[in-house]
This record gives sequence, C-alpha cells and structure tokens, in this order.
Amino acid sequence: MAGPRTVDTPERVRDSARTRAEILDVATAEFAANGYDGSRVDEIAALTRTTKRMIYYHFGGKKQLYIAVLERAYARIRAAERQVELDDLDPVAAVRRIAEVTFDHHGAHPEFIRLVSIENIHHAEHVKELVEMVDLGGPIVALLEDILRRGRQEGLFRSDADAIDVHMMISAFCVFRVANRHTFGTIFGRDLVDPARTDHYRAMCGDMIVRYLAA
Amino acid sequence: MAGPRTVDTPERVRDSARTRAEILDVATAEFAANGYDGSRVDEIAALTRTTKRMIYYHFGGKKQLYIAVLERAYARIRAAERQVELDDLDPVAAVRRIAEVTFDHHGAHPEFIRLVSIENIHHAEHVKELVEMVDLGGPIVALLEDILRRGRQEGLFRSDADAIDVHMMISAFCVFRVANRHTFGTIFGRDLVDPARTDHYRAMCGDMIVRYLAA
DNA sequence: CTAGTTATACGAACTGGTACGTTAGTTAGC
DNA sequence: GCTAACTAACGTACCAGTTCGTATAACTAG
Repeated sequence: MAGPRTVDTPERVRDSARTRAEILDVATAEFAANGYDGSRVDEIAALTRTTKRMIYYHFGGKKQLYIAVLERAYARIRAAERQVELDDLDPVAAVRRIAEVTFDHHGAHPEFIRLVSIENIHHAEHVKELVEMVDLGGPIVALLEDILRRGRQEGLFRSDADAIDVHMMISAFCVFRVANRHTFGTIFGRDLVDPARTDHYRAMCGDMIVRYLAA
Repeated sequence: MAGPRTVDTPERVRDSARTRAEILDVATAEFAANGYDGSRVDEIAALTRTTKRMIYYHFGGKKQLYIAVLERAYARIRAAERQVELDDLDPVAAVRRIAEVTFDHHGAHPEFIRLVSIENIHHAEHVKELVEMVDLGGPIVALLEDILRRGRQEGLFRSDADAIDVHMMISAFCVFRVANRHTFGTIFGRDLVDPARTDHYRAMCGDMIVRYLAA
C-alpha cells in the first residue's frame, strides 16, 4: 500500500497493481452477486475509483475479467488446502480434518461457491481455460490419496473408495449447504448457514465421510 | 412471400392450453440452458410456433414466465416423491429407497437441477413467491419423519438426526453430482454422470445415508 | 541535473447493437 | 358481431466495447 517511490500525493496516484486489485475485488463481488450475464461492466467500473476504460485496458474485456476473478478465487482455496497440517493425525482424524477445512473454507467464502455455481451454468467454459494454466485438483487429490492409502494399510477404510470420490462427497455436502441455502431455507424453513447450527453441520459432515469410509 | 392460409395447414388451430404448454417447454429448456439473464424472450419466442407477443399475452412477462417454469419443474419432483412405495420396507431399506429415488430423479432431470442452481443465484426470490402458493417441502419431510420414527423405535437409527437434515444430506449428494459436474469433471477429469458410473454413485449415495444414520 | 522523449496509466463521451416490452391491427370461433 | 387468440413491427433503454485525447512516471542524452 505504501508508495514505492515518492511520498507525495497520498491518493490518486498511478498504480496499476492497485487498480487491477481494486477492479478484481469489485468484480468478484459483482459476478458472485449477479452472475456473469447479470453483471454490468459499467456497474463494476462505477464501484471502483477508476473507469470502465481501465477494465478494458487492464483485462481486455468482460470475459477475461471474469476468468481473472475465477483464477484468484481458486488460488485462495488451494492456499487453504496447502496449509492443512495433518502429518501427526491418524487416517480417520485426517479425513475428518480435511472435511472440516473444506467445510470452513466454503462457509467463509460463499462468493467462491457462487462463482462455482455460475461457472457450472456456463458448462465450466472459463474453468476449462484455467485448467490449461494451473492444476486445480492435484493437491487435494494427492493429500487424500496418501491418507486413504495409510487407512487401507491399517485396515481402517473400505477398499472401494478412491480419493476423487471422497473429495466429491465432502464437496457435495459443503457446497450444497452454501450454494443451495436460499431455496432450501425457503422450502424447508431451515437456514443451513445459521451460526447456531454451524457446529452441528461441521460434525455431520465429518461423521458422514468417516462412517462412509469405515471398513 | 408466404401464401395465405389457403393450403391445408393441419394444425395451426387456436388452442391457448397448447400454446402455453409449448411456450413453457421451450422456456424451461432456455432458462435451464442459459440462466435467467442469459435467456432471451425473443429467442424463446422464435423456438415456439407462436410469437413473442403471446408470451406477454399468456404469462405477463419474462419473470412470470420463469416462475411458471419453476412451478412446473417443482410439481414434477413432488409427483415423483408421491409415487414412492415403501410401506413394506424396513426403515433402513426405506431411507435407501428414498435416496435412490432422489438420485434417479435428479439424474433424469438435469434441467430441474440447473433451474434450482439459477434460482439460488437469485437468492430464491422466485421460489419465495412459489412457496406462498404451494408447500414444496412438506411431502418429503413427512415421509422421512415417519421412517426415522420407525427406525429410532427399532433402535436402528441414531437419535440426533432429523428428517430435514437427512433430506439435506441426500440432496447434497444428488444435486452436486448433476449441478457441479462441469467444474468437477474439468478439474478432476472424472465425469460424475457417466452412465458407466451411475450404479456406483447410486450405491455410494445409499451407503452414505444408511451408514450416517446407523445407531 | 534537467530537458526532451517515450511508455504506461487514465478518463469522458460515444457507438452499434441488443433486448424487454408495447402499439396497433388481424383472424378464428362461438 | 363479439371476444379470445394471435401477429408484425416498433420504441426505448441499456450495455459491451471503442475512440480519442490527456496526464504522469520512467528513461535518456547532454
């Protein structure tokens, strides 16, 4: 944030990195709130301290801006996955830990979940461009494969479950709770993200995967 | 260019019910494919054998048409739920049966799942209008409550699980498999709706809920 | 150190096209 | 001959992307 060169002009300075970051912040909120087609480039520009021209100057267009937003959102969950510490946990505790990390991340980042939902409406066409640049799934799959291998060696886990399916079951629970909370809450009168119920659902998620995996 | 209606033209009769149904069919496909903002009233009209004015004549506007589409889609899953026969099944088999019915319905109606995702992007604002007219959640909850009560009486089920949470867990799995298949398939290289894997995932869904519920 | 030069960062106003909804009029059927 | 069902063509607002021009930082030669 501090001026890298001169100390004058506290604001209104030329700083492309800052401008880009501010556009990305606003665009993330807008795209998550309104979807791709529902978002307006003019509106995103109006919510920044710069103009629409800068969006085209720095990103090229609405679509590229959206891809940049997606890229940053996925980078953040990979960072969360990378920080999990579970070398000293037994396999059962380790899968529960992973489920809880996923649960907490999705609960804390509903805008990421919304972007993923939006992306699926668009048949993942933008994520398809992303995976050509970064490996989004590798880290979590490698982590789970290691735990499953240990668990099977110790005779704790069933042998017909693989890492991708385990991740799928955990994601299904954690994504649904956030992604579908509006229709679910409206139809069943239960707020899935009510803070008073968070511990209940975190435990439910852990129980689900641990019991499913049990030999 | 086109001659008057001197030629036969076997159909082309005035039939408001048929016109409404045709508009609804096309609109369902369009909204499910492109989302609400991504769908075009002109395009929907072009895909019917009538004109855009008829959409406004019969439904009032884009939003009301979308609500009518949602209403019909929800009516269909309630019909599927109503037809489940499980009076002669023990509680464990009965929950598995319900999970399978949900699994099969969602697998067979991806357009419904997409509409639900789209609706959540819009904070369920249209479903909120729907629930004032019809009770969408009652039937499945009543069904599950009955099974859970029997299961608890027989000492088969844990006592800290209620019908809404059980439905949530089943829905999470079945909805995720369809709703997120594009991003998941792109990132992890596994097609969740590959017919060759359908039996595997149906069994996985049943195992999940049965094991979670076990006392 | 400084005057001249260039690359980068920025903004106001505009344009071409698109999309929802309407106006005005037509036809079928009782 | 009255009305529900229907059609073509239009109007207005909006929106992605562009044009053209300006200001500032960074660099270079003298």
